[in-house]
Amino acid sequence: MPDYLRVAVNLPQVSGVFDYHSPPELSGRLRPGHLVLAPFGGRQVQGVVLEQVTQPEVAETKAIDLLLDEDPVLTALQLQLAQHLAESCLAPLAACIGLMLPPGLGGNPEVEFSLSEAGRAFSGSLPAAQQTLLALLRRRGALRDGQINHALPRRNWRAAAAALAAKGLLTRRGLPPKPGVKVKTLPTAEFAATPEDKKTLGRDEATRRRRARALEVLQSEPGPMDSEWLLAESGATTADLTYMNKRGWLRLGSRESLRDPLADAVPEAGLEPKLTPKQAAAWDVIHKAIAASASKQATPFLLHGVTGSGKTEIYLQAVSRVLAQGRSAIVLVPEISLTPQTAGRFLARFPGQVGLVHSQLSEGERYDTWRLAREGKLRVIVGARSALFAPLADIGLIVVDEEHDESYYEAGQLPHYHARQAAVAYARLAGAVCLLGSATPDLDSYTRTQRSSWQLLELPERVRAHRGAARGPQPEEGALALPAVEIVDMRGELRGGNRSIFSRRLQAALEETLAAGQQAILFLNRRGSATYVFCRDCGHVLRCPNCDVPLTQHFESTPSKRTGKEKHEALYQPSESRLICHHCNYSRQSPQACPNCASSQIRYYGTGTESVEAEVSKLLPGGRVLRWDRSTAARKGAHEQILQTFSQGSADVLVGTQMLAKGLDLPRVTLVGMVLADVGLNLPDYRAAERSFQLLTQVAGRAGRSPLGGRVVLQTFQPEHYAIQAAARHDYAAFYVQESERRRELRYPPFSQLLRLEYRHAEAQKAEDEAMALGAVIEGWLEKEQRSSTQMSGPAPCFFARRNREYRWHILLRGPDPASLLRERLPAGWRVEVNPPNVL
DNA sequence: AGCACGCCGACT
DNA sequence: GTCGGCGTGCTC
Repeated sequence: MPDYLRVAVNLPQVSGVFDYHSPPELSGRLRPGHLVLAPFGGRQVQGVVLEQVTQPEVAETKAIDLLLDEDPVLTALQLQLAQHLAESCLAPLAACIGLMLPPGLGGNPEVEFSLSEAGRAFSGSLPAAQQTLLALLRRRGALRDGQINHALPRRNWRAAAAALAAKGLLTRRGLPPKPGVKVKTLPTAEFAATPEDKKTLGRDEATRRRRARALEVLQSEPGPMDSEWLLAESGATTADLTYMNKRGWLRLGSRESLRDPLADAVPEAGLEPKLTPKQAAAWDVIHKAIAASASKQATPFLLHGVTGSGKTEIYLQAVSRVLAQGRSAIVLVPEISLTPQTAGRFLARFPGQVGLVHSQLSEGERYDTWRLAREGKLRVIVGARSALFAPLADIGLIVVDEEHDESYYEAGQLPHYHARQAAVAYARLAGAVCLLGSATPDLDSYTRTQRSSWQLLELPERVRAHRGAARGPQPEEGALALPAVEIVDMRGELRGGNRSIFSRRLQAALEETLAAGQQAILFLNRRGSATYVFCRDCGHVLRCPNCDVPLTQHFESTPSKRTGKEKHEALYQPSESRLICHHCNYSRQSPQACPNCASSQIRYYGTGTESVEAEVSKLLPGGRVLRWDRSTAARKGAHEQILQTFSQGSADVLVGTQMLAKGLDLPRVTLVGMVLADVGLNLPDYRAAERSFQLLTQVAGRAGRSPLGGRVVLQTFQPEHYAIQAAARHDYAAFYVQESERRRELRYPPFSQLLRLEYRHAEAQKAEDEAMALGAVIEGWLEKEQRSSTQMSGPAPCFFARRNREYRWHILLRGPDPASLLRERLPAGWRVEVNPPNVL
């Protein structure tokens, strides 16, 4: 009696699981987590064994072809996590398993095509495409699909291959994946002997000097060193090394490439910095939870600490404690903050035990990390989102730093999961302590500390970190104060006759800062500018009467001859445009006058953002201005270069966008100017206020990271807005109270579940038709199942209505459990997101 | 994802 | 009349 196995086929788009039986040679050997090759449809694919089943779901099962790796590629806990993700994200299980497979194992197996006997002998006539393929295979023999792609570029040869196969002229064979990605090695050199006679080192003086120098460098090393290093240090050439190797003065070798440059560094034993009293209080709770975690499941901790309050030190000590228990740890950080400094702190504290996972790793390096983690040789994984899926055994701690960061959400490919939520779920499955940290926690996380069992730990004070980093006299010792924030009401500037994008206050502050030899940052929020309509006299923003999101300006397009200038203010009066709601598709004409104060100064606002740099230069003729945005930072490595230039003091003013909010540590910055704080506030999104608050608070935190102190000037047309007020006072609690009240009223997360359905199509009409059709279907379901507490908004065009040449429409569902409405009947071709962090 | 089966326009 | 376009549907 064969054993039956349930297999998740490793094709991300295939939902569902399939039952196979094991072939005699594998009988009894297949376990959950094993990676296998199995027949599927007409071909062979990889799959992961989920479980053994006694009764297959279908009468006829096929046999598994091959076991690809004796060791399971997924731990039992990973399988559980994948299952959890699939259910909670409404995503195919295979896609969730795919997250955890290393590259090189995740790909499709290659297929080899060859002509059959009949194919080689065939002499009749065929369609052109089949003829071409037949001729190719005759000429070159059996070919892999990659080779055929290369020989017949941009040709639809697969259909022809299928036709030939159907006629019996061609045979196909799946090739097992390559036996693992090769482990990368680096050449090394080691000192062996001193030449008896210096003369034998080389013919001419220069060569002798080079070679002697290389030996000198090697001799001072205790063991082998990387050849690359040696060459750089000594000025020798590879030819020199080969020569000296032959003479027996040094030994060439190689070592496994490890990504940890500090693997052999001496640990800073006993040098764990002393904690401040506030840190110690938080640490007391955390280390007790870690100590007890073997027997008692801890609830997640939310470490709410202002920028610079020393959260990283607590993470480090927690990791250290968990390692001492013999368990392992995962530390998630936003991709952008995985800088050498952050990584370095972990690498230095736990040398040889840390694996880094980030987007710049090559496939081979990624595979190395995965392999070492599975073998238990790495005990700490530090990395972005996907680091959560490293195959560590016995996980005792999962840290999510900057847990509010939106890069934790995967919006691109399936599954659309949130790494923070996945981390919480994984920690629960693993019996691990989950530690989330942020200066501006996600409203959802904070709410859980208030209304459910999560524990809030506060670090309200900054740790002084930059003594001596700044020039000039330094204030007294003590905790660093957060910078003072001045709100400038731009309505008043306009009335006062100042039409510049800089208020008089900001102009003066810039001049003072530069005069004092200090640095300034100017922050501008580009996302969604020039789309909302507001009154320049009273600041009133037009909102949807149904959804309370800002209405967005759309011009009645008369596409003829106005190309390039369609959106230019001068060509259009407000009356020519309509305002629409991107949640429910409500639309109205643009008003001539402000409904609040009857002013006629109501229109959209578009700061020519590139002009900020020019404006600064005009204002401060001697100032050196550096721009940091997508266009100047497009090149690889440009981020670091720009930052380095700036932090070295080679520029006075840094002008930049969102990127500035991410954990930068620029001690000499004493002024932060926010050109227009309300832009992000008026995006048609339920989390617009929250995101703005986080952004403004984080950017303000860039100022005053040294004893020189700092000030923040925040320009806005809506100075009363609670998000702006709270950000200006660094007052998270006040923001939380107001924002959660609003979310509750409007029934947005965390007070309901939000489900978003998005449809894309190259033709505008098709996209709209499909959206309308599904809208009607869902309406029917809601009515039939009497889901009166589930509410549908839309269909409506998305805020970014056209992306990648495709038109986008969406439908929003809010309710206690909208996912259950869709679970067994996901609409084909639609992208489904459960509680996405934005609905733009 | 592939690859089938299945119905409508331009060609030997 | 066929070849072949890509619209749904299945793969244990």
